[in-house]
Amino acid sequence: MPPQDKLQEMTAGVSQRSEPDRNDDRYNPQRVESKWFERWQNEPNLYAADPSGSEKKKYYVLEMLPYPSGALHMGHVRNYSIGDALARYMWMNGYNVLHPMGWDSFGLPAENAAIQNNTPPRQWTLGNIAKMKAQMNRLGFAYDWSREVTTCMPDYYRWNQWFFLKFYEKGLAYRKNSRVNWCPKCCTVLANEQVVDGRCWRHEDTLVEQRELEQWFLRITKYADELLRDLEKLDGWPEKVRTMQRNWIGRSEGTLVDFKLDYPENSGGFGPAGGTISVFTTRVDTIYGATSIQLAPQHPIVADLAAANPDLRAKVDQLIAEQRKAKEAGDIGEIEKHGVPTNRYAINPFNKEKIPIWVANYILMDYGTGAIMSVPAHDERDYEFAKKYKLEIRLVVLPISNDPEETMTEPVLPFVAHDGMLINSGPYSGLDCAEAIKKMSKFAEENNFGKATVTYRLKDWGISRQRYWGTPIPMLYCEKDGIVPVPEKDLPVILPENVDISHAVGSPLSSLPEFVNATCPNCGGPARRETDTMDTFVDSSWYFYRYTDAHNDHAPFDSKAAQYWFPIDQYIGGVEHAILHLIYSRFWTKFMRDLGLITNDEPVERLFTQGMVIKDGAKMSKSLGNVVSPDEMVARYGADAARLYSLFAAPPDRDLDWQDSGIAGIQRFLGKVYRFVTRNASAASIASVDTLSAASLSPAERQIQRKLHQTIKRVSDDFQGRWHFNTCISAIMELVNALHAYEESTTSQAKSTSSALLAEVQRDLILLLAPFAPYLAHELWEIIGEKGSLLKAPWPKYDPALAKEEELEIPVQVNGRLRGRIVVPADAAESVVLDRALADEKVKSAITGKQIVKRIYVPGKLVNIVVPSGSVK
RNA sequence: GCGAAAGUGGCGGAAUUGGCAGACGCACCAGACUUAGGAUCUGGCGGGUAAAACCGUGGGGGUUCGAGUCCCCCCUUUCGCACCA
Repeated sequence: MPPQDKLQEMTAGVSQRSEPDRNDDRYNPQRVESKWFERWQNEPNLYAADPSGSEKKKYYVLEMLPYPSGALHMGHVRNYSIGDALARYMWMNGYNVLHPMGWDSFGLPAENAAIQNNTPPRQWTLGNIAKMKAQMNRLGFAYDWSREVTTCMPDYYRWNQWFFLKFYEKGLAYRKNSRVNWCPKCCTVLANEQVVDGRCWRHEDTLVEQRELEQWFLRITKYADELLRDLEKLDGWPEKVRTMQRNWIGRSEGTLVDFKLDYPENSGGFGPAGGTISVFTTRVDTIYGATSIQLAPQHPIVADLAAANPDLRAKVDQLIAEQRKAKEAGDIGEIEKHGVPTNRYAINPFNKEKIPIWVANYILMDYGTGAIMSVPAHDERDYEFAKKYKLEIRLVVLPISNDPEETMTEPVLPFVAHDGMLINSGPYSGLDCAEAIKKMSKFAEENNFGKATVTYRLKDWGISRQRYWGTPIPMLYCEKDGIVPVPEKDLPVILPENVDISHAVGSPLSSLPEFVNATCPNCGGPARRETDTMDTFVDSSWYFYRYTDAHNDHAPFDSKAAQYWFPIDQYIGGVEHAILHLIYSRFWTKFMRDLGLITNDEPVERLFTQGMVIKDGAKMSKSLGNVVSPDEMVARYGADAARLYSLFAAPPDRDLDWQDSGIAGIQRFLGKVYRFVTRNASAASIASVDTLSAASLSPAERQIQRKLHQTIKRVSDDFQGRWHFNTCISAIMELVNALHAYEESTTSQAKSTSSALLAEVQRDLILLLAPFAPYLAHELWEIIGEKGSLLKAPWPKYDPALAKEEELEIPVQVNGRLRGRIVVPADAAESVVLDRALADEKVKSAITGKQIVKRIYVPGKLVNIVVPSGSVK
């Protein structure tokens, strides 16, 4: 520290309160961090990636972009600390790193804030972005801001509109009147993915209602099969996320079978004349055991029947209410099955049998066809239902077992196994289930009453939102020409400003005549503009492509740039986006590939889902009052300490229990490093590192060198493999502790090799610390007199020869119990080690007078002497 | 109900392949330097004992020379799915 600064700090200390002069080597994070902060601020392109096409190997590391709420929380800090450490590590390993950041800046909170504070959403949002960007910079995150993406800006959302037109062109965007999820708090529609246990994803206390609305949909179901199939390729993704997506897509192979309606005399008819009920089943092999048809209460045929029958209407309404209750109940479990007979019948096309049609509360209209054939003997739900209403239960499959006793005996009902043999099934009796399914599906298809088919749980993505702060959907409604897309050349459809959203009923944009009234590009006549905006998940479905070419104003991005950078090598974010964001992103990628924009099938090579930050056993939240503010942590302990602690306190994939005392410990550690390096800086800077050879070192020095190389290995291995940064950091702490002990024990003699060694160790220590604590690392880099930039300085090399122990301490067990320790050369022969072990006093006394049954030596690990048991006691 | 992950000192966590349980850090205790300590340094720190022995990784069994780690049964927590035909 220059003397002037020293003096300043001394006087400052005295005049304030009690900052004593002999603590002037204390690490002052505020001073050091603000110094580097200033420098970095003056170098806006410090972290800019090399242009795409660079010779260097590329590495694209990405953290999920935040919603600009106005302040970072600890979850962000943790997320970005992981990504930043990785980006810096890859830089130091010579990669061309792309590490961008942006803002998912459309969405409801801006509208609520606008109403509350009387601030326009745009102003509120941009103000928040500025605040959060400053926070990120203060934390020292190395982002390439030249590629910043802000989704609420026209230069971004015009490409949302462009993509929408492409979807429309390809027949993958369509409009339909449908029953939609409506959140009364958001006052807008929710996608299926945004409904959790019958409640709004952002309002856990609010039940979602059903409404009939005209909506725009994107045909994600066209890619259902590929989205499912390609999950197999994503072996860099957590299995948990893949399972969740697999469940969400919900592929199910089965058969559609049409049952003819049986018209009773004088019934007045029901359903379409000559009509049928189509059912979906995965077990067509059990169709001879079908003893009723069960319809969803919302089924059109039920509506028909109920229209003429008020009594039935009331009962069906009751079933609908029960069904809704079950959905809302979430984890409370299944409700009791209820049903109502319609007193109508349908004909089983296989055996021509007449079976009753019921309406049941356990049949869902939005899965399959909303109708099933009920086979009580071979389905648990059907069994329960049939028992309750005394419907016939007919066994048509018998178990086949290796045990002859069991084979062909009557099974316990319901018998749902797939590996049985058919009975009571006409010409199909005697077949096994799998074969029967094939033959029966074929028969149905040949006779025009059914076919093999695949059903998905995944539904098309409803993207219309009746909100203001979003991307306008670029569509027009002309009286003459109907639905007309806005021509590409007219994009973007600009979201108007100065819109009074506080009293809006329905879509706020619909109250703006100057927005609504437009001209039809086809006929030149008057047209009405679409006033709904897009779901904000559209924005985040492709934003990471925009980073590759963020300022392109004639395409969403340049294909070559995307081809260079994609797929994303490492994506890091919360598991809460496992379905919504990550499935939409995969869908968008596949669509862009089919457009010819990109060549990759999947956007993300490796996905990492970090754990939550919790405090006092609960997720941080304002209502619980356990929120830790990053600003406060930075002010008290510094950015390095906050970052380091968020990596140290737990492995990154697990939840992190925040403890203020823990971060204080990290600050102590950083101070220790700082003091060590400042004390030894001058000695280190004069020594030549090249003169160092293991042979010239004293045992104590060799030990330090060994520890250094072991630490380099541990930290490097973790970056390459399992990402347990908590153990990386503890390894660095061990190294520092060892250095400290070494320093204490070293006398002033042999200074020259000592300082040469110190030069090497300090340099490498600083490099090891650089990805985690960039401020301190840069400061120390300067202090030891290094001239070049630390940012991309080469990562230290691990030398196995230098890391190798020369002597080992081997624990000696007798019958698996630790009795002594011996020190042997690392390459000692087994016989030598065993002799030494048997000569150990404690071992001797444990085995005196006993016969040695067995001697075990695990090289380098331990010795175990086995003597007859019992005699040891 | 089904599936997955987890359960280790007072606390966060370590033990990467079946081989010294508790690394590293926090908290705590004692000491040193101090007018002072929320600075720094040294030592201690699972239970138990004077010291040993011994006990100890959710519980119970098993395999093994040896088990936190493998196998079987059970308990608890978290997450995901849940009338999906």
